[in-house]
Amino acid sequence: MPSNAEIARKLLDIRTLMELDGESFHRYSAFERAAATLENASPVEDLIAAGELLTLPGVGKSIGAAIEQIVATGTADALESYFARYPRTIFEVLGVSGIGAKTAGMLFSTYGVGSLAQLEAAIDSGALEGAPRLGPKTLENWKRGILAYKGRQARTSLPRARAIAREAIAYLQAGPPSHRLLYAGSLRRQEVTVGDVDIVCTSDEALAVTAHFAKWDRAAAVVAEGPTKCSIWLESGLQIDLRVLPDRVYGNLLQHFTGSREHNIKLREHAVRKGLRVSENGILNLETGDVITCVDEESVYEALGMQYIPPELRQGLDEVDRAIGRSIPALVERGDLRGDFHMHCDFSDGIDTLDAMVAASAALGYAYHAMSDHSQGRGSYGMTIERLREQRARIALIGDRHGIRTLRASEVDILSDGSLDYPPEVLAELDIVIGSVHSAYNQTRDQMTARLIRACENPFVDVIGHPTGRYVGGFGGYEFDYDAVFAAAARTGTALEIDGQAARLDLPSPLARRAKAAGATFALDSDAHAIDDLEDVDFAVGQARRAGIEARDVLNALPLDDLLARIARKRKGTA
DNA sequence: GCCGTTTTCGGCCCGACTGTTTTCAGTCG
Repeated sequence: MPSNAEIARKLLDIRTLMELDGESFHRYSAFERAAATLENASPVEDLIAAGELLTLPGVGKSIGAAIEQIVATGTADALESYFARYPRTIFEVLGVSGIGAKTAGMLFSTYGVGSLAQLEAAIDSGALEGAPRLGPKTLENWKRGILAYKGRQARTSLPRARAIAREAIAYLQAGPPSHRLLYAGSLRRQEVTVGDVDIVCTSDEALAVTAHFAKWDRAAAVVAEGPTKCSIWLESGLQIDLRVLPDRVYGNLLQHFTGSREHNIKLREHAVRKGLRVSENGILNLETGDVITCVDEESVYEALGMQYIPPELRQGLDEVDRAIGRSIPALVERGDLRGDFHMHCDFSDGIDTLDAMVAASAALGYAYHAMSDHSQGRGSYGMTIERLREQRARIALIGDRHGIRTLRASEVDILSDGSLDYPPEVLAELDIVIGSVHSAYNQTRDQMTARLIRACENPFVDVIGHPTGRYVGGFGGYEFDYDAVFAAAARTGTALEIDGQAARLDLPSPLARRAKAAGATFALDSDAHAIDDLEDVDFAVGQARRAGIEARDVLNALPLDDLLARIARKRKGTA
């Protein structure tokens, strides 16, 4: 079963080939919009089963049929008919920065260039010299683009992108005077991975700022440099776009460059209906010619007659309509969290000591945290029952020395039949239990569904850890009936974890959104294996916000007494 | 191709930068 991302990829391929083939802008753009929608939507498989596919914005009869074809056969008629006329390697040519559909179409029809190798050969042989609109600078840029394409890396993880953005901002702060500096784009929206880094800046000396940025020694190449913007490539191939405008339009600028593209299109379509034109330069009243400039983002949304939309929700789904109807939820914030349930120390596979993890958790201002090392089935690093009891004694010794309550816990394996890796009498010694799947990923969908439901029904299981098992950019997760398990979690009062490890980010936000609709609750955890990882809970909060989750949906936003009472209720079967 | 609080037809977000041009098409975000 292809994932949403794989289906979206194919829709984008169709879109690209349509443009190459001379289709009209609005026809191929429809595929682009549908692809973007899929990225943040529930799994297509579930949507089809529920008859909800055509409720997705931008998915009508034609694209809906193409999606169903891709799900059933792995491809679509439209795609195959294009591949009969264009080589699949033409996407390599289109991947070169500076070459778009018009140029790639011309290169193929006029020069027979349909692959990266053919493009290189054509440039080197001089075959392209003298072609209309192809000067020496363009060919030089293409050569550079080919090198970049070959060395290009996959999308960048959130923590890495954030670190690079902070580094760039620090460099800019040391340069010509600026007022505001903030990263925007997919990083600010907390997308799971980041394609490029966008930084917005306000300054009265924009030209000096962009020039300063172009001279950064980490810039391997300057892709574009003008009076208000500058784009560079790092050695890794990561692109950083900087935009500089006056302070009075900071709100407009930040809104524009936070995107997403689809969100901005929906926002601007709404504005056009009200006679307004929205851009990074302000909001133009088309009738009077007046321009409204906004010093903050809140004013932008207010000027358009809608509620403020937090960056994480700007996905181009239904958020603009909800903001007009004033039904944007108050999203959970990091400050709402009173504890972290999921962390490891050197009693299992963590790096730091128990004492160090307790102190570091206390330093983050939590009222409580759970020390949840692995259960015995994790082989060499899992805790035997004796070791678990030793840890429990150690926790008692530490006591409340650091001003934080350490809950006795474990991340207990959910075995292949849905039972747990410790017997009930051992589980009863713990304050809180996370049940996680760490084995037998290749069970059938029905087996895995039954396994997870049985775990939810276990009175000792309070949280299902990293519920899908997916790895960002890698393993897609074991297969199970999401809706059935979410319903079981809601019915039994078992929280679903949103794991903040950058490699996991699990539940994925589209699924978390679906789980919330089913009435489930959530645990936002770091899954830290070292002191420094405790801050990864930020990413769990980000994913939760992308799913529209509020503080009242979150187990570790409860005061300690309420939390313990709730755990006790589930154990007594009165949840 | 999609969509609807003027519409089932006729629209569809907005602007910066580049290279090659004598005014703009193509690319990008």
